[in-house]
Amino acid sequence: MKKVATTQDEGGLASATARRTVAPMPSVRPTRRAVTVASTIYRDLRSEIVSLKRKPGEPIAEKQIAEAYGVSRTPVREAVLKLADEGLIEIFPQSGTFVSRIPLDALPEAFAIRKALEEATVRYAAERATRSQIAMLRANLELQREMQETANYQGFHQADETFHALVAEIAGYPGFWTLIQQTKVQIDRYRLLTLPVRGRIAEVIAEHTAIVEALAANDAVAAIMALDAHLDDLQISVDDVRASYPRYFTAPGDPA
Amino acid sequence: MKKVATTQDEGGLASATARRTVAPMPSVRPTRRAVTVASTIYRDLRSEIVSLKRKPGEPIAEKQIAEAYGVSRTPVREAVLKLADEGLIEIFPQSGTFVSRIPLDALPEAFAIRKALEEATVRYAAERATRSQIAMLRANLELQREMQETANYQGFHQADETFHALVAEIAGYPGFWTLIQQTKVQIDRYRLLTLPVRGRIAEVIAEHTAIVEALAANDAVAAIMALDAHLDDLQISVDDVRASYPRYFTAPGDPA
DNA sequence: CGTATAATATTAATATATCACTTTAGAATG
DNA sequence: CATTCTAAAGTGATATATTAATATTATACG
Repeated sequence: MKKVATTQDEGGLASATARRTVAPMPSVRPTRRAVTVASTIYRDLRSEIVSLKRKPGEPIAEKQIAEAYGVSRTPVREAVLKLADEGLIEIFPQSGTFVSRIPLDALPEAFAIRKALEEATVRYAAERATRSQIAMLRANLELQREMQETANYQGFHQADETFHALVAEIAGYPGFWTLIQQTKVQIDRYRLLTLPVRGRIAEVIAEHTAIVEALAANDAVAAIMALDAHLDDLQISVDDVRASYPRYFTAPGDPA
Repeated sequence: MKKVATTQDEGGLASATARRTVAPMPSVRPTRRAVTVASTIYRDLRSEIVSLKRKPGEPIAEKQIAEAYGVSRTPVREAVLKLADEGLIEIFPQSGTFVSRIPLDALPEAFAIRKALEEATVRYAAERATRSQIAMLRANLELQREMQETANYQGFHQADETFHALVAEIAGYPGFWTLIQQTKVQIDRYRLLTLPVRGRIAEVIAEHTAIVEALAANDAVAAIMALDAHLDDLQISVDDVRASYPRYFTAPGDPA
C-alpha cells in the first residue's frame, strides 16, 4: 500500500520514528513564508481586483493565469483560495471562479466596523501621542499637501493610507490598521467605482489636520469627533449607483 | 427550467469563441464551497488547535494527517495554509510546520480590538433593541443559568458565545461577531491554558444580566460600562504565566 | 418553432509525482 | 575523543494527472 523511499526502513516501528518530536525553540528563524510564486500571484491578482482592472463578475481562468506566469495551477489555486477567503473572489464549484461582485448590503456593516476600529485608534492615540509622533503626523500632512499641489492622486492616496496607519501605530496598536485594511477592501472598490478622483482632496486634508490638532492637544473627544466628520464624508449613498453598474453588485438579500 | 439570457452578449465584437465572457447573474446558486474534504480537515484541525488538543509548538505532519483521513496531501495543504493565514499554524519553509505558539505580546492588542468591536455592538444594540430581541437575550440568560446549575461548562461556554453573537445581531451587524471570533482565537487559547474552568460563571452571568438590563433601557452608556466591566474581568495577566509553560509562548520582541 | 433531452466540454476538487532544500545522524579523519 | 564532512530522510513547494459534477451546446421530438 504504502511504498516509501525504497530503502530499508528500520524494523522497529516505534523506536525509530521520533525525528523531531518537539518544536524549533526560539532561534533566529530565517524567513517564514518567503517570497514564493503563490504569494506573488496573490499580490498581483489582489491588486488587479482592488484596482478594478478586473471587473466584478469577471471570470477567472486558473489555467490561463498559470500559463501567463509559466507555472502550474497549484500556486495559482493557492492564491485564488486566499482571495476567496477575503471575499474578493467567488468560487462556484464545478462551474467557475469569478471576481466578486461588490456586496452592497454588506457595505454599511463594513463601514461601521471601520468606524469602530478607527475611533478606538484615535482615542488611544490621543492619550499616548508624544511630541515626536505628532511631528511625524504633521510631516505626513505636509506630504499630502505636496501631492495635492502636484496633482499626484496616486501619491495622495498612498499618503492618506499612511496617515491612518500612523495613527494606529501611535495608538500602540498597529494591528488595528491591518484589520481595517482588510475590512475596507469592498468599500475601496465601491468608492473607486463611484467617485472617479473627485476633487475632495482639500477637504480631506483639512479633516486630517483637525484630527492631528486634537491629538496634539490630547483631546480624545475632539479627535473622535473630527474622525467621525472625516468618515461621514466618505459615507455611502447606496441608492442610485446600482442603476449605473447593475452587474457589478449583488442585490440586498440575494446571496450572502 | 431557468433559461436566463442564454447567448446574448451585448458587445457584439468577438461573438464566436467566448464561452462565458460574463458572469453568472444572480440566480439561486446551489452551494458555494460545499462541504469538501479540505473544509472538513480545516474544521477538525482548527478545533484541535483551539482546544489545545494539539499543543503550541507541536509539529504538524501533513503526510500523517493525509493518511489518517485517507486522502492525499493536497486538501490537507489547503487546510494548513488557511490556518497559517489565521495565525494558528506557522510554516517554516523547508523545515516544518508547527502549531503556533501563543504570541503573548500580541494579546493586548487582540483584546483592545475585541473591546472596540464589542463596545460598538452594544452601543448600536442599545439604540435599536426591540422588546422581542430583549426577550431573546433574557431567554439566553436563562439558558446560561441552566448550564450553571447542571455544571455543564461546555454548554455554558456555548451559551456565552451565543449571547455575544445575539448582541451583534441585535445591533444589526452580525458580521461584527464573526470578526470578533477571528481576533479572539489566540486569547481563547491563552485563557484555556491559564484558567482551567474557574468558577467565575456566576459573575459572568451577573455581568451579562447587567448588559441586558442596560440594553432593555436603551441606555447605551450604561451598556458600554457594563460591557467594559465584563471584559476587564477577563483581562490578561501576562506576567508570571510564561514561567509555567515557557515553550507555549513567543517572547515579546521575538518573532512577530 | 419551441421544448426537452442527450452529448460534450469546462472546471473545481482531489490524487499522485517530482524537485529543492534543510536538518540530522553517522562516518571518516585528525 | 572531538570535529568535520557526507549521505539519508523528511518536508515544503510545485508539477502533472485524474475524477466528478455542472453548464452549455447540439439534437431530436412534439
